[in-house]
Amino acid sequence: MELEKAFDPRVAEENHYKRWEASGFFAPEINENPDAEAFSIVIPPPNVTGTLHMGHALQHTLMDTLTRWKRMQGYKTLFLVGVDHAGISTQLMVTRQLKKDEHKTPQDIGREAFTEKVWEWKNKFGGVITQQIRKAGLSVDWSRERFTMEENLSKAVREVFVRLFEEGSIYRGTRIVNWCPRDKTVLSDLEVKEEKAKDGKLYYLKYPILSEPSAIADGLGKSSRFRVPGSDLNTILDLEPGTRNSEFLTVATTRPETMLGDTAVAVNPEDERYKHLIGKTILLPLTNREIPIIADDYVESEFGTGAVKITPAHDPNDWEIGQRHNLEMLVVMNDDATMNDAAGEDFKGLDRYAAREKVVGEFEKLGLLEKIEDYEVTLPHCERCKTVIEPLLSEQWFVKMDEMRDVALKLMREENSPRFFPEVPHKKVYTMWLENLKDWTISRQLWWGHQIPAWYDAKGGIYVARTKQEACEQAGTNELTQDEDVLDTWFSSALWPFSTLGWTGGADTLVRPDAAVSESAGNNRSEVVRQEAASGLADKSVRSPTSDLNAFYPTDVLVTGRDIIRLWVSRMVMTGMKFTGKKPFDDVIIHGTVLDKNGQRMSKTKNNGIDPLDVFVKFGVDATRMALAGSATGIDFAWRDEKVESFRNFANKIWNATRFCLMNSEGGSVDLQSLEFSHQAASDEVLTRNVGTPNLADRWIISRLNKTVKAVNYALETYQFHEAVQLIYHFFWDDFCDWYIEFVKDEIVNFNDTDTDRGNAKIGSEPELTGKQIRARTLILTILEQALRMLHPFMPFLTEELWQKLPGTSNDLHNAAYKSAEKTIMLTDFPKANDSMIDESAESAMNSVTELITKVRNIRAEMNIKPGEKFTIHIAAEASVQEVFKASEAQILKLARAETLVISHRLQVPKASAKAVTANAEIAVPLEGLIDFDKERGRLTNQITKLGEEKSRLDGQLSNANFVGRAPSEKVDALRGRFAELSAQIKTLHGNLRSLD
RNA sequence: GCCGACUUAGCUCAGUGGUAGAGCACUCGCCUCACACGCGAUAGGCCAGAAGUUCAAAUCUUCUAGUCGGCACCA
Repeated sequence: MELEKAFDPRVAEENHYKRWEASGFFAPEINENPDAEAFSIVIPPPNVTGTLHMGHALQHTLMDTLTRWKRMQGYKTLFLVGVDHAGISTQLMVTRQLKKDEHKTPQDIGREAFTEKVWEWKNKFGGVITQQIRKAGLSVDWSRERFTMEENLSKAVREVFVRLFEEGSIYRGTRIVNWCPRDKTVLSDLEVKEEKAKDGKLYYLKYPILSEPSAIADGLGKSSRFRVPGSDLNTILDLEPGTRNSEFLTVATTRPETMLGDTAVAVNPEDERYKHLIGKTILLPLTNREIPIIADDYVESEFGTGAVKITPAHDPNDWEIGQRHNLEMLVVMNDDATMNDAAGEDFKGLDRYAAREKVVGEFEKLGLLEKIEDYEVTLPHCERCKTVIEPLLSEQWFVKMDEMRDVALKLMREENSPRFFPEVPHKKVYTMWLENLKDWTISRQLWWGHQIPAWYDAKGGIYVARTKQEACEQAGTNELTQDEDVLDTWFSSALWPFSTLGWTGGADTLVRPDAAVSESAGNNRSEVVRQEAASGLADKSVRSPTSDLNAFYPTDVLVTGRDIIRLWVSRMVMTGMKFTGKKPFDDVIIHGTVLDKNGQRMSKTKNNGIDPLDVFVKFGVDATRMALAGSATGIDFAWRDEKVESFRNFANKIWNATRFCLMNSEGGSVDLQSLEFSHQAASDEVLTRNVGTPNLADRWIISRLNKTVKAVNYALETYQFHEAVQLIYHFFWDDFCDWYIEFVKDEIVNFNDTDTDRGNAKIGSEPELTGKQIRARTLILTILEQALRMLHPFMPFLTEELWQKLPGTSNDLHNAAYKSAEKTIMLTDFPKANDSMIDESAESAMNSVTELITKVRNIRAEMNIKPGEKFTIHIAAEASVQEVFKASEAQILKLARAETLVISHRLQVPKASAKAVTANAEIAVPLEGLIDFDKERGRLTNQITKLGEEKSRLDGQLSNANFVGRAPSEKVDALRGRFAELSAQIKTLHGNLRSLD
């Protein structure tokens, strides 16, 4: 079999995905083992209208790697995929398109038509991201694909809403909310991003104080006080100049336009400057309203003037003060941030910024503008459209989070769950956020989303129900209108791990809602199984949504970015505990952010994003996945094309190593038995069913393989993907390709075959293969096959492409759970380490040999000996080491490009020789006529210096009585051993140096 | 302001108490019959700075500086 000379990723990428999917390899049902443990991951649902970016590619790679690894280990595996309806961004996108195509606004066409348009849009473009997920090779179960707006998930949303409402956790109330004047919707705190304003100013406004409070006796904050006749600004401004100063109270504000809605001025009760003013009245300029001066601890005397204008309808802190003092709440803005009628004739209709200028101008005209200072201020912005948020008094739906929050905190405190990887700093961020959690604003003034299941009758009565019919029954009338608003997208996302698995809160619910919290501790699978059996759902042939819930919930691990720990992770924990009684996942892997090559965040505005699809085309999916998994440590990292390139090269290396093995595979085939000679077998041929004794290299590579397998499994268990990648990379490239293949090459290649057209040799045209050759070919194919399996979770396409071509592969190699599936590497058994195959003596012997070869190559390179020039190598070593070199003579000669090997106890070579030392041998290469004595002196001196530095360091340590006395004795012994070795080597090198004179 | 992370070879990053590692780039030699997306051999680091703990510190503690995040923001 002949492979192309270079690996073309496109071929492999096109060859396998369809078959994998069509054969049901991705579905958990492929697992035939009724007792198989489950492993499940739910994808963080990407936005339905979105496209794949590097962050997705990274987290998808990690999830798929884990899934494929677990699947190969025989777990009944579900990787659940789906998309999110993404309320705001989708609505924005469709609105923009509507404007472009038809020059219409959503209001022009109405709610129903608009929603219809969004669905059309979703059906048209919603598949983009799922296509990209296929392209990336994710082994997700497409038969269970979910969408947050589909019927079952919507049902779950309504169920949760109704239950929370019924227990009083969801309420409708009037609060100061984050209002986006452009999207005209409320936003949760998490959808607001604080940014520094470019030219923030602090305006100092002078408010006149009425000497005679008119009409105010008590009852601060009653609306009757507005517009009191008889006191107007001009009267006050006309006062004697000398008395004027004491008649004003100056307040500082960054938003002067809100003064039109002021209903009080507050000072600190302890502030000596203002104590006497408390209870007096201010005549509010531009409005001629009278407002009280009140005392509140909230005011900090040191800041600004120590007096604060209070606008309860336009500032959250002012709102609270307003509540405490029973102040009037005067809304002076419309929902598009223009001023409304209440702002007065002169201002109504003005945009907030125009109103600001006008207010400041008017104050200046009146001589009431004390000063304007530059002031650094951070302003809230809409995360989506970047518009400055206006805090606005508004009636919305809220969820009380206290109870759910406490359950989540308890779970973290008592069980350290969910467990974050890395734990620092995410556990703390998660915990602190929960501790300071406020009520969640869940209504949104959008049309795209889950419409709030609340209905109103003509009198304003509220009926919350699962269906309109239910609501009508409650109300006793059919004349109900549903709440116009929809729910925050994250409300449905919060239910994702169980709503996607079939939870709708009906009688088939995992646990009764009332028992949910108290049963939180019992979170293990055996219990699930028991419940499943009890409820008659154990029959695997029945695939009902509920059996999915029983089989796969809780999920095992969540992989996500740190930006949605609070937005999403915490809410899944809270709703999961509340409605299923179980935590939704055990572990949470927080991956880093992919930055551009300059360490900057990728963003659309900076246009520095890197499209994963471009990288796929350029370097291949497998290489991209390796680069991503190889970088994932939870820390941000800068993107380097060079890194992917190096894994592209690695893919090609794998391709070519396989190509070599296939070119010489005649007579051999993958055979796991061939791995089973252990080091005992080396001295007992009867134990091996192979012809001949396993040689050093064979014992060595098997040992290396097992060590690698062990370390890779450990790395994946602890989610150290980069560690696993490094291990496999080095095993394959350094151990397998650079040493093992080179070592056994002569044995494997049938050199009698040189006349035939290589690779096209027909069966039977080769000379008879020896049993030794067949054994060697079988072993190298088997090692290769094991390496491909290890690589498969990371590089699915390449490994499948090659594995299918290996002789001897069949579904016999599958994990026991998949024996009847058609043959595929993705269902093979993931390698397990066998400690008895770890052979330290083979490894140390092999090290002696490779060190020897390297030293000789160094002599060749540094003495400028042409590659074609053969020479004799003299080696002096003790008897046991001599044996090792003798046994590997052929390989040493070949790899060091030498002609003869002279092995003895003492070097006997001419003066004109280049020399070197290894840990257990002396080397000399006679170079009569080729040696440059100065160069050789330099080489030897160099070696002496290097070893000497280490020796003196050790000397210092060993002569320190404290070290010798207190350090562990094995440590001291090891250092002494090394010291002796160095001393001997240096002595030898000095001798070599002298012999040159 | 508070909290946190990061600072290791030219670049991007591994490395949680015991002789500093990788990939890429660089230098030198090679088209050696799997692979030039390759092979071989070098070179290159007072592990940001300071102090401390320890027989021993890149690694633990504290402080400083720089970079980047998060949170909270007093009008």
